[in-house]
Amino acid sequence: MELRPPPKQQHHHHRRRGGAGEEEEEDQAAMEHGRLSLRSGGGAFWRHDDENRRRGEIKEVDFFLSSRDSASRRHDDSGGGGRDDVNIGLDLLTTMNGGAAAAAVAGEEETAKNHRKEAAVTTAVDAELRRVVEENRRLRDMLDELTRSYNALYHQFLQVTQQQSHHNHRHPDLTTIMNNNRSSLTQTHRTTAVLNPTTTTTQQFLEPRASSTAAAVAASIDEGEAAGGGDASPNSSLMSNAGGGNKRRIAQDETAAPVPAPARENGEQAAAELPCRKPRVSVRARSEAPMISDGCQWRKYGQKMAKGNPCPRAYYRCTMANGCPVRKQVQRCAEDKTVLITTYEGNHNHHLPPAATTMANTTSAAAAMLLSGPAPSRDATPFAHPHSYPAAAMSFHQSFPYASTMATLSASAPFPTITLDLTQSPSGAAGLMHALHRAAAPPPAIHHPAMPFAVPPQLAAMYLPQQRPAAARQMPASVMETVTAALAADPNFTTALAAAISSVVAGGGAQAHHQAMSATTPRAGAGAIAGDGNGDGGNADAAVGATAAAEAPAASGSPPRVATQSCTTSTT
DNA sequence: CGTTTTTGACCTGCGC
DNA sequence: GCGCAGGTCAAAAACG
Ligand SMILES: [Zn+2]
Repeated sequence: MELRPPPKQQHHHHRRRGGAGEEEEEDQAAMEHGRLSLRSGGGAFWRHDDENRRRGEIKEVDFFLSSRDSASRRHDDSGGGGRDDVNIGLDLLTTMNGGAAAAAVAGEEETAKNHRKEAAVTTAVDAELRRVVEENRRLRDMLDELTRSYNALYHQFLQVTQQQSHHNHRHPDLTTIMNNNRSSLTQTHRTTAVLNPTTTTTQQFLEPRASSTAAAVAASIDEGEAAGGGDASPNSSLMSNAGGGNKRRIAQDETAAPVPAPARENGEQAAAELPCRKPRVSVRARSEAPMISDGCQWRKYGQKMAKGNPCPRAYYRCTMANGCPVRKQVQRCAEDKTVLITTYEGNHNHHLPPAATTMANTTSAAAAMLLSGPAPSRDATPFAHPHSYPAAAMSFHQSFPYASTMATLSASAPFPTITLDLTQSPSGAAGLMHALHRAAAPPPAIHHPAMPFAVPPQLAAMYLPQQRPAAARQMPASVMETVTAALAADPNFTTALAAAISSVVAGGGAQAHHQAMSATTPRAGAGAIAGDGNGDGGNADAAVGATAAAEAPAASGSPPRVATQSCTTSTT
């Protein structure tokens, strides 16, 4: 009974590791998973350039043309039949080398002069090029570095904020919280612990752990310490609580996820006692593609027909690392099939590309907001202003001041869920409406209420990685086009994000992506968010480790980026 | 041949 | 206890 969407396309899309496929695929892969090179806009280029440069000058050209006929290109390189500018350049260089002597010897002729001039020019150009490339590279590095620092700082900030909020609420809420499984204390400790080690991959920070018991708390702490040593902070995975058999799952986890034994045991117990729900972060984006490319590798492990939606929901799990607990669900919005809803759950236990990391951070912020929310209650609490948010929310806001975010706490969702809506129109009003809408909507889970069709120009463009690339691939009309396509295809939305952030920092205007955000928490009297430890670990993940990449804003620049606002991240 | 996808079976939680 | 719905597992099939 399940409908199944054209599988092949999907696959092509997101994975393709082996890679030796057809040209198209390769290209696509390259573009898409950025792991190869095109990582976010600019960076990618440069990087590419460098590489190219290393091999030979022509690469630039390659790069640009890469999407389409690599074959012909190769031909040129090797054959040397017709030469193009680049080749000429090479010749000149050659000339230069040998030419210098010749010129010296002959010491005459205009030709010689010309040669020299040319040589000189070439040299100059070459040098210039080199310099530029170098600079680009440096810039890129800086950007990376910046992004990292930013992430680290951001996390710290977030955590501090959270702690503060907890402190504030501690007396009054503690009991409640504890009861709810959300021990703020635990969280606090844990975060702290985790913080220290902060490495580049910070994603996991806020995983609230479900610990209703002291043991759980201890466990979490232990884990934090243990994790601290490592780089990637392997969190234990927490899988899901809900669905399928715990027993099975636990066993599996043990094998799959290398988790500190002690922590795990405790975690299991805790988990057993109370199944918690892990927070989730869902992203709504317009895309015809079956799945948005987010830079991670996913393996589909299930598909189901969701209840009030004609479209099937697909379940994926991260395969970038062996025991990575991150999962995601992909489903099309019932109201508007052009909208793809991707929901992430869990934290990656491995390093992510910078872009992904950034995204993870963003999501984390969202999750933090969600988690730190005041006793979630009732149905919908749209947060229109930062003031109404919990500390985390505040921080989120601060982080993305321009984002028109909003949070809604809803009782209907089974899991605490925060939604980043990239389909929203920039107008805050729309977002608000949306949020309210959402809140009102009774239905289950992650879903979306009726969505405003206001089209967000830029965003729309952003999230269509797959389709675009295909088109671009087939006919790369111009460099720009190709580039655009590449960008569009580039999954590393993160990079774009980073770029946006950095630009903001620098005072540049990034595009304005407005996103609407809404959060839903299970009312359950309390955010039950805490961790679940899934079978084993006990850690709850905050949802957010997930990475998703949307297309970068940069993308293409197609739309007029207005500047009104800057950065927002869309993230996935 | 190793991976990933497909898909029906299973499991768990929840409401009645 | 039953049926439903959301999730996951895992054997078989499809890919590359
Ligand atoms: Zn992962």
